[in-house]
Amino acid sequence: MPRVGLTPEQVVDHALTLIDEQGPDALTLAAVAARAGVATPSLYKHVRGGLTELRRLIAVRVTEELAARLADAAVGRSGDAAVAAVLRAYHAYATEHPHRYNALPQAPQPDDDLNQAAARLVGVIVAVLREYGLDGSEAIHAARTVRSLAHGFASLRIAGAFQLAEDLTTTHDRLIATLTSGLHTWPKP
Amino acid sequence: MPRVGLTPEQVVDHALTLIDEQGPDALTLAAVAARAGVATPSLYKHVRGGLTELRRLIAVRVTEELAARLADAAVGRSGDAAVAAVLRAYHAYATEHPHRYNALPQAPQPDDDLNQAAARLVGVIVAVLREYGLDGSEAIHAARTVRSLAHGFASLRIAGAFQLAEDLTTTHDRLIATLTSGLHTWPKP
DNA sequence: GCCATAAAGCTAAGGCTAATAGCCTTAGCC
DNA sequence: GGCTAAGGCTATTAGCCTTAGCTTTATGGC
Repeated sequence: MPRVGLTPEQVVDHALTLIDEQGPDALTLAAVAARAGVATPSLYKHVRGGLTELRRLIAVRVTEELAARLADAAVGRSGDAAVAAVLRAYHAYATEHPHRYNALPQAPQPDDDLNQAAARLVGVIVAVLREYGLDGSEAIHAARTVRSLAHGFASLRIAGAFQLAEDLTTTHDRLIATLTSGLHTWPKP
Repeated sequence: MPRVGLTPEQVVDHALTLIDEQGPDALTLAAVAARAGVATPSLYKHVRGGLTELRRLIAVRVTEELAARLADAAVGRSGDAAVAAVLRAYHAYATEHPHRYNALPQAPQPDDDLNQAAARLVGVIVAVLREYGLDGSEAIHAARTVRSLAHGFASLRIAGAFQLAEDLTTTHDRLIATLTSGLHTWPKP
């Protein structure tokens, strides 16, 4: 039995390509093991908690990827342009990797790792909101609003919930305009 | 073997209470069958497509329930108050039945039944938007925006994505204000 | 250079699931 | 009274996760 030299990161890599190709429901330890060239139980040597732990690791990885994309999009921009760029980057990621994005809610309850990755993502949004004069608690409320809009649109779009003929790019443009407009008139308490 | 007299609707009923109590992952034909007092394969007599079909029926039912709640909330109100009421009703439903709401994305690709239920839901939103001078394609874009915001917030909240201490009711208030403000300044093309 | 030990692989087995096939009984209609 | 169809059942297959326990490999200390 030649040693494959597997790492948890590589297991997640295999899992992600599997998800990209066949969707989150195709994520089975058997399939991941086959891809890694290893028997199914051997995976437990690297991913102790089995399938649940693997899903957790996937969620962390995807959240990190997404946060990085948002950060890239925000750099060098400000104000409405920055918000627009972040939202477009969010949507671009979800569109490029729909299955991967859909795998996100399959994670177990959030833990420290996931919260940390999510914090990075929120950090990007909060930074962009600073130019609207939003900070402290109000920035958190605003960031939650931004996240809700971004996630909701991506999620519904991937699920095929937008069935009518209207152009989705136009919807996204309007949605961004609505958001920036709302941010400008943010109800300062 | 006394005949139980099961109907597809009753099967969905059992499935929904099961989901409410133990979450969408606990939805197995075995568990539903036990609850219905019947052997697992017997369910196929009522729900031909097995688990996939059952999930489809659940999605339709939940979407119908949600649409009805939104319609109830909208009646007798207009303008910003109507939008606010619809969003609050949406969130209230998701909060009351988090597992049920979470079961929604488990549905297979949308079909006619589900589209029809979704159309009712969208119809309520479009009706409310009419008072903002929005109709035709622009109303569709706006309705998609409203849906994205409502779904995104509910979905992230249920998933436990909002970890910080800030009050979620305040977030929801701000979110609604942002939306109505954005709808007033909707970019007429 | 050798040996002990821990890591990383394996097989086997248990228990769960969906789904299909085929049989039996009941209910209702002609 | 008898036929048909619907609604039950058991048995079976195939696939999955997970644990237990064994074997091999690689590595670090002497």
